[in-house]
Formats: sequence, C-alpha cells, structure tokens
Amino acid sequence: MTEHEGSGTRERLISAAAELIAASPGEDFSLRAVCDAVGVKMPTLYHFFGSKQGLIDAVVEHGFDVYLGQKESMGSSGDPIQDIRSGWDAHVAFGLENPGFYTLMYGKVRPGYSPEAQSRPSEILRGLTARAAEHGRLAVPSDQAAAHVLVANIGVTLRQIVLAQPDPELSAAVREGVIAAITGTARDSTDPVAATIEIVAAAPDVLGEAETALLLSWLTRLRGDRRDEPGSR
Amino acid sequence: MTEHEGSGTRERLISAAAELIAASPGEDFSLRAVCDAVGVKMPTLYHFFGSKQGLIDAVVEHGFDVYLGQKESMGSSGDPIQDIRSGWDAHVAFGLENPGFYTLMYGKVRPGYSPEAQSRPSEILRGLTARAAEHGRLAVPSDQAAAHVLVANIGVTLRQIVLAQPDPELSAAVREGVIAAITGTARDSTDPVAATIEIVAAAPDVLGEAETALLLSWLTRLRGDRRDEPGSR
DNA sequence: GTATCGCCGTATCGACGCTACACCAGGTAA
DNA sequence: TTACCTGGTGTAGCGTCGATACGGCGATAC
Repeated sequence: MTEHEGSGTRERLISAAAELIAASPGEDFSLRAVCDAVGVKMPTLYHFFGSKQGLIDAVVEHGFDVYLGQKESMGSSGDPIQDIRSGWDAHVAFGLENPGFYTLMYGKVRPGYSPEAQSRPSEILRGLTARAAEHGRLAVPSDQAAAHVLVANIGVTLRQIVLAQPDPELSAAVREGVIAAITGTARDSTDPVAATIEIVAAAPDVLGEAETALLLSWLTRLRGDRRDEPGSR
Repeated sequence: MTEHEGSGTRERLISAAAELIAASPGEDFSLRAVCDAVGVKMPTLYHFFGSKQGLIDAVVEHGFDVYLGQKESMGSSGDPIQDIRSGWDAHVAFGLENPGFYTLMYGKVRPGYSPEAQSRPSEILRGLTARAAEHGRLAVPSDQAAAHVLVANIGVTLRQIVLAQPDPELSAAVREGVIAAITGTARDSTDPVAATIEIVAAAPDVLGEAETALLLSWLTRLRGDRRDEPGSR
C-alpha cells in the first residue's frame, strides 16, 4: 500500500498525491503537501503535470492501472455471465477499498469530460457482454447490457461510499436484478398471476383506468387465494 | 429562474449561491462572488452561515425543497408500482435539469455525512414501497426494495450527469429491471430453457465444473435449435 | 569549451476561506 | 433624554491556496 514503485520524481509525486487522497477521501488536497511529502518545490510539480488537474488525471490513470491490474489477474471462469458477476463484485470491492480514487474516477463532474481513462474498464465489460451475446445469453443488445451493468455497478458502489456503509446484500440484490434484466430471465419462481398483475398495472391505458383497477383487484385477490392456501397445494 | 423569492439577505445569499452553482455545475464557487452578487460583504455571509459548508448545506436544503415541491405536486396514480415509475422519472429529470444541485445532494462525499436532508425523499420512496408491500406487489422486504430503487435511480442519474449525455432508453431499461427485481417478475417472455441456463450457470458448484459446462453446451444448443427454427446458421 | 536541454529553487502574484474589530441602526429601560 | 444592549454590516487583514516569472544547476552533444 505504501510502496513507491519507481524512484522517478514524477512517480513519487503521483504516489504521494495518491496517499494524500486515500488518507482523506472526498477532501481536497494541497499541492504543497504533495511537494513537501516528496521533498520538492512546486515548480517541479508544475513541470511534470502543468496544473493540479494534470496531477489528478495522472493519479486517476494510476488508479485505473491498479484496478485493471488486480482485475486482469482474476482470469475468466469460462461463463461470461459469471464473469460479469465477479467483475461486478471486484468493482464494488475496489471502490470500497479506495473511496478516494473511486470518487475521482467515477464521481467527478467535468465540463470537458475525460472518458479516455474510463474507457478501458468499460471496454473490458463490453468484451464480457459481447461474449455473452455470442453465446446467446443476452436478451438485449450487447452495448446496452454493458451500459446497464456499468451504471448500476457505479451507482451501488458510489452510494455505499457516500453513505460510508457497505451493504453486500444490496449489492448482490441489484447485481442479480441487473443480470436478470439483461438475460431476460427471472431468478425466483415466477408467479404467472403476479407477472400478469405487473403487465396490466404497467399499461393502464389499454383497458382504461377504471377497468384496470377492477381487473387488478380481481387478480390481487386471486393471487392472495392461491398463496394463502397452505394445505390445498 | 432569476427570481429571488424572499427579500431577506439570507434568502438572497442562498439564491445567489444557487445560481452560481447552477451556472457552472461541478465547479467550485467563490464566496466573494456570492457576496458581490447580493451586494454584501463577507462577514454578513458568515454571520448567517458560519462557513462555506454552512452555505452549501443551506443551498442543498433549498434544492431538496424545490425537488420535493415539484414532486408532491405530482400526486398519486393509485398504483404504487406506477408511482415508483413516475417517481423514478421525476428523479432523473430533476437531476438532469439541476446537475449542480444534484451532485451536491447525492454525489458529495462527506466524512461526517449529513443524511437528514436526504432522508426526506427516501422517506417518500419508502412510503411507496411500503404501500406496494401492503398490496402484496413486492417479492422482497419493503425497505430493501426502497434501497434498491434509490441506489439504481441515483446511479442512472449521476452517470448521465457525469457523461453529460442523457439516455432515456438506459434509464427506462434500468428502471424496469429494478421493478422486475423487486416485484419478482420478468417483463419479457421468459424462455424456460434460457431461465434454466442461467440457473445452472449461476451455481457451477452443484454439478461440478465439467458437468456444468457440458450441460450448458447442451442447453445452449437446445435453445439455439428452438430459436433458429427455419435453418441453422 | 560552450551551447543546449531537462530539472529544480527563489520569490511573488492574485484569489481564496476566514476572522478580529469597530460601527451603527433599533428597541428597551431608567 | 440618556444609557445600554443586540444584531446586521463594513474595513482591514490573516494564512493558504494554485499558478508563474526567472534564474541556476548539471549533464549531454558537438
């Protein structure tokens, strides 16, 4: 964690900035503190990075390198959907372990966005969904599935960071919900009456408001009867 | 848009700060600029808010007031799941219209978190999922469903903001995926073979790796035959 | 030897968040 | 009227921040 790999001044500046960011996630950091930690004055820092944003960009790229490094070492399980699962969990784990990096990578709003760094992980995810599509496992286009997974994955991770409260159960629930959505399958036993209820409720214009409400009440009572019969089943 | 409702100095300071934030989303703003816009010096601002964070908190609370105001004026459709849908869309729309506010409200990492402001909208959502649970529409506990919806909703909104690229299709896809997850239903026609594939692939430990792979290949070919009825590739 | 270039320090700039202090309304009590 | 108190406001200044102009140093190239 505290290693400084590479003894170049540039690398030491990046490492020092990374440690400062990791030490106080979400907080701003001072360029002078970075310079002091390395034993260098500010013009040196500006010689390498040009601006504070330049340093941050370099740190973010470093963060992506670390992330991708520990992600590539994970290998494939053979099943693309399973790979998406483990990729999801690795994504969340990295975010919770490096909240400072993560918020910089995925939480920062930049007028002139810089997606070239983010493109690498999303490219990996696109590769996974593309492979899943080749195997006929997806119910939606590959790119759409990748975007769906990515946005939900980022949302779960960012939320856990801002609340400072990990919630593996929630992460797993959202993950399985997303996978069910892109594969077009339902994990749990699907009650056909429940499915019908949702279909009817989602399109109240077809039958009209009153008829929809009436039909819904009937269906709800029907499902209740079927569920509440312990012995008759 | 440029209205200053309330002529008190405090309200005018909040409005000025809100306009500056809205003018440059994601950017930092200067307290001196706020004071200049109101025609007041800094000690006055500090008299009311104590610190910059105090001003930001007041602005965020103001943002939540605006958000909840335009949300409460929406009313209920009668169906709790439909209400969750429209609440989702209103949430996304507010975020895209007020990216500066939104990132402050949901994107900021604070060591000592301040969830008391965020608690109001999530309380509304909890009310919706509780009502859905009363109607027997949920397949998961009410609180878990609310957390699931909220985290995905924030994720979709924040992602569209940071990418500066609205994607209603993605928002709708994630929304329906989430609703399907919490209601335990699948929207699309569920191919039983596809469902079986996902069940088997999700639990490779039951049969062992080799047997699982073999079974998967058979199931995949079976589904392929059923799908590609007219001719095989 | 000297000229060029990469790296780095000295000194300084303007803008920032923040604060000590004095001022001046206005209301209250004597 | 006079005295006092309280709350909003201005003047002036603190320390720190990001950023920059300028010059010095050593090493390599010719």
